[in-house]
Amino acid sequence: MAQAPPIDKRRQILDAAVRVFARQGFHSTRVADIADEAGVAYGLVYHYFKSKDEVLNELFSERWSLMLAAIEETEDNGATPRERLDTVAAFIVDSYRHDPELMKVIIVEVTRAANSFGRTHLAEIRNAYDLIARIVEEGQAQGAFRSDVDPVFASMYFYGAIEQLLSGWIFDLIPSGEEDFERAKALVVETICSGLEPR
Amino acid sequence: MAQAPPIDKRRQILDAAVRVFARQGFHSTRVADIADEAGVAYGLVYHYFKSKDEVLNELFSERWSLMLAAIEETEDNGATPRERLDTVAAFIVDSYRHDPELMKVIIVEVTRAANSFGRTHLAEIRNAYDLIARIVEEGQAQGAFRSDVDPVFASMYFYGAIEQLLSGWIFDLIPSGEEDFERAKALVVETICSGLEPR
DNA sequence: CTGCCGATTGACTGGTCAGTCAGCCAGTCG
DNA sequence: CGACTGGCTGACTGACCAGTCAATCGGCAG
Repeated sequence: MAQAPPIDKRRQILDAAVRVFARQGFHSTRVADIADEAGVAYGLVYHYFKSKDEVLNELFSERWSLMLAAIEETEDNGATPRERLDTVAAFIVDSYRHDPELMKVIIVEVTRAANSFGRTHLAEIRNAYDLIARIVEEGQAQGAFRSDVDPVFASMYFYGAIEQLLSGWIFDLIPSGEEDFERAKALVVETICSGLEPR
Repeated sequence: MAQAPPIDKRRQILDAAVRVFARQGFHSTRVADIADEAGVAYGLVYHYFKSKDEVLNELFSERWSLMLAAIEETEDNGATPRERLDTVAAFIVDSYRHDPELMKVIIVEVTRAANSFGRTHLAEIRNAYDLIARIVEEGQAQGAFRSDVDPVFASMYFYGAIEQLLSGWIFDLIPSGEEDFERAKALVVETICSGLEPR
């Protein structure tokens, strides 16, 4: 029957997992739910993944490494620290806009679930904070940012502030229209940078 | 044997639960672990609580209501908006300093676990954001804060920034000495308020 | 056509717990 | 002293599910 493109079942399972995890949360998702959602047999999940955990790990790492790459890339173009923070904020917000379910899963089940999966990925997560801290440091070296703020602290609350906004969207605490995304992006960066700039 | 003060077993169970939840996380804590830690029989947990969930709910609500009260209290004394935000930040940071394990449990298992317990307590959590938003509004009305920032957005990232700092302490991403707590408190408020003040 | 192999299937199992419950014991009252 | 009460005990059960595995399928090479 020439079902020409042999659909990538592995991908199909990952995509289904995002939807189910986003809907029910990781813990109350049965492997059977993933298989059903993917329209695939139960056992096939274990053909492609060692365990239910590995499915989530894969989802997280796939996306997180993209973010790390995006932050690192800002080092090369001669952007100012503030522009670079802008890029970082934009990347995160756009990630959400582009695939809210995936970001919900990553934030709710990994990034903010430091006791379970967060533990496993602490190194990767920390990596992001460090990259952001380096941007702040650069700003301080250039005199664009006040230097009495510990760069790691600053990176923590810069990232924390953005993630909290995503949480707000995820759980409908704040409005999430196109304009809201844009306004939020600009606002966080502006507020925090204003706070970081010398008086 | 006059074991005079009939030790409050209920309290004993709650306190034990905090320790165990903090150590292992809610999901990998068995009710038996709580009972053991409390030095109490398994069944007694069910004598005082309807379910394992209810233990966590109780812990959260006990503490969260204190925080809500603390925020509300700042309305009465004639403090400036900035001083009030200072008080809020201080309350949260001091809560952590005073009982890190309890705050870890609350943040990790409830506040940031929006898919499971966070869901249940969304209203209470939202309550806190609203109270903070009201402080920002007041600041805007007085002209102390720029008014082109949505107060709810501002409250989200104010709270998010602080919570991220706590997470940093909880998971040893940033140093946590006495001075660090004090510096952090001052810094977040200052940074964010600077960002909120008119240029 | 046959044999081979990886993809795919889904029934089944082993282990894990949350929550139940039948009863014990210490104190108290009549 | 005997009956009663309620905090307290912990063995037991029913449900649930992650992960296993033996069997089937489908395409392709010989």
